[in-house]
Amino acid sequence: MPAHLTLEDIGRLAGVSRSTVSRVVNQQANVNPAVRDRVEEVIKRTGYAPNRAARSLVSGRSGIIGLVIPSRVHTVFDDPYFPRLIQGISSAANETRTTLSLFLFQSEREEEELYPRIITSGYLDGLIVTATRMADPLLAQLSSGDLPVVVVGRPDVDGVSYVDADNRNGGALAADHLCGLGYQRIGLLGAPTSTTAGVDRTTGFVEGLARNGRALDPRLRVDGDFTDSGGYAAMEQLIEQRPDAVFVASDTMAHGALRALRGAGLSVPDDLALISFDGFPASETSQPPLTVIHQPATRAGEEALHLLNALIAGAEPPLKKILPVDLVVRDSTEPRQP
Amino acid sequence: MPAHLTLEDIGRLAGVSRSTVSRVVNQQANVNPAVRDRVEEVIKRTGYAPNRAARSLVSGRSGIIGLVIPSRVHTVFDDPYFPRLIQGISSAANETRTTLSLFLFQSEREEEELYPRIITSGYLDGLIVTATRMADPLLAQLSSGDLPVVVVGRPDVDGVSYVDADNRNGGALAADHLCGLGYQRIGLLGAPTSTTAGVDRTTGFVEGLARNGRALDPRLRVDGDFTDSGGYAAMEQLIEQRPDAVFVASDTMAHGALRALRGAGLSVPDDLALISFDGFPASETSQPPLTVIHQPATRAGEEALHLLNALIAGAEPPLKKILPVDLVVRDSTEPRQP
DNA sequence: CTGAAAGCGCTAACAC
DNA sequence: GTGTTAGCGCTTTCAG
Repeated sequence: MPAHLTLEDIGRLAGVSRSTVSRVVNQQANVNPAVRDRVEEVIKRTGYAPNRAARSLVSGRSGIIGLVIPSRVHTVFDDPYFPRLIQGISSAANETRTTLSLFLFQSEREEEELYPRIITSGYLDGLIVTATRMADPLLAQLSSGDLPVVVVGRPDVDGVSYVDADNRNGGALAADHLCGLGYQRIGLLGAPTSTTAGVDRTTGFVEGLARNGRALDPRLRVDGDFTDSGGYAAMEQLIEQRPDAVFVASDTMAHGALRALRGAGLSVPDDLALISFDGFPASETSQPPLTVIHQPATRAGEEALHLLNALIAGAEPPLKKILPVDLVVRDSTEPRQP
Repeated sequence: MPAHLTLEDIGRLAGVSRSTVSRVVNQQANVNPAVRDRVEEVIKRTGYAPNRAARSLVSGRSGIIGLVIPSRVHTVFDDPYFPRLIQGISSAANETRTTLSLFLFQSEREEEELYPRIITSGYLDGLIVTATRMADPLLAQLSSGDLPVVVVGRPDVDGVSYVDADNRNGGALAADHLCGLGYQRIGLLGAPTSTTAGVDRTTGFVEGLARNGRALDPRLRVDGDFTDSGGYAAMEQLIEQRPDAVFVASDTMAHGALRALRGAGLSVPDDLALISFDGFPASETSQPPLTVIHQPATRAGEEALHLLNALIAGAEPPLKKILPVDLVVRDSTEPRQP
């Protein structure tokens, strides 16, 4: 058995030319059924598979898309968000026979060195970029090229395609929930305002308070950095101000916050109510189970790939998709005794 | 600016032939320094990057390796192990200018359909396969081909290259620790024996008990399935037998076990001591912080890529690497009062 | 319906 | 040192 069968080989074995074999491999119409069967038999028997490099050279398409996760999300995998996102992208990729390449940058240096070659080497049909920050330099580099791109999370510039959860509405829903339950000293453990997600969740939360006739007391707001320990530290600060309810802008920070509360001997929701954002499985088994604004991270991944495929097929950017979030009430909030 | 610059274009711009350009791009020696400079200037100015498909067609190498995570680890990302492994592989790949493609199978169907084309389509230089089970059919399919492969975790067949943590020694260390502290009714919340990791950790643990003059009481052993809820369920069973210390074969299961203990009103380590396997960050912030056998998951990923690169470069399989584990004592175990 | 032929961008002899 | 040439395996006109 040769290292690599070619169209020519199959053709010889089936007594036809390479063109005909190519036609049956690519499921084209104009082939005599009898010939087709014969060729297919040979293909099956020999286990022939077309050489992707050759195909890609002539077609200009690789069937590969890239997923870029920048260095600043180094702790990337300590937040369940990214794994879920990847799972969504991967699942949609499998369905559309697309191969997913992962570019996980672990430092600024890697990012600066690798990113340019990724976008120019021309073996990617498109790119999904996550976790862009405000004024992201990566995005800037991209816009100059002609590589189809979709960003996960709202970018702060126009003209680029993206999919995002409805962070703003999520923040508002959290405010509604807390206000509706009768909490009075409502605080915010925010996500970093260097991210659009952070900005949007906070904006929505403030708007939600406003439509309930409330305002956010600046002393009751501390921002975290999306990490568990950041949530811990922020909550330690917050409790000095004695809030009776807090909206924590991510599950991971909420788990840190919970530890801080436990450490301070405060009980949830009796001493302090908590509502979180994300709603990943761990929020259900925490102590107590958390009331959350749930966002569909896996679905965001799927949608991102679908948008990208559309772009690759020729759709005009920007394509946009905002995914709904919803309130899931569990034990960390409860009607406030008057 | 054309969609895609070619060697020919650069040659024309620099007043040389495409071969010369190729030589400077590939850093070959026989080029007049002056010419080299001129060509390099043009390349920089135009932002030329070689077409990978063309390169790969002629060289037979793609510079892409695949990482396969089978369907049965569907919950893959609820265990911090895989993210860390991926991070290690990715980091080593970035260093060696290798591109990492991710194949996350979410169902048996996807696996059966995609796997054959992955290994035959010839656009991968090599493959890293994780989480193989006993008698893994994926492995069987692989051994027939000539694609370099390294498995993460000890496979149950000979002749295949792999990297693994020293699970057996880890189990033994756990036993030593518990025995040394004076615990009497020592139990095991094991990993599934359908995995070599499960088998090895259990074997090592039993051997460790033996060298301390102990045996594992079968009633004090319940196996979990590597999940949080599995750990919860298994611990619920175990506590009926009143062990005074338990070796839990993974962090994730340990967290489930901890919830079960809390639910039963038992305190750790007073009522029951716990030692876990993995030692990921969450084991440090749990209540109480867990004594663990730590395994270097990120490093396993790096080593896997290095072995694979060696194989691709022509090394003779099987290549093997066993990574050391070590005991980290925290609060979930303590000297037993006699 | 099928074959012959050209060419995708690159590398690697082989000449000069 | 540098240019010319012949493919790598495939798709795609273009004839027949």
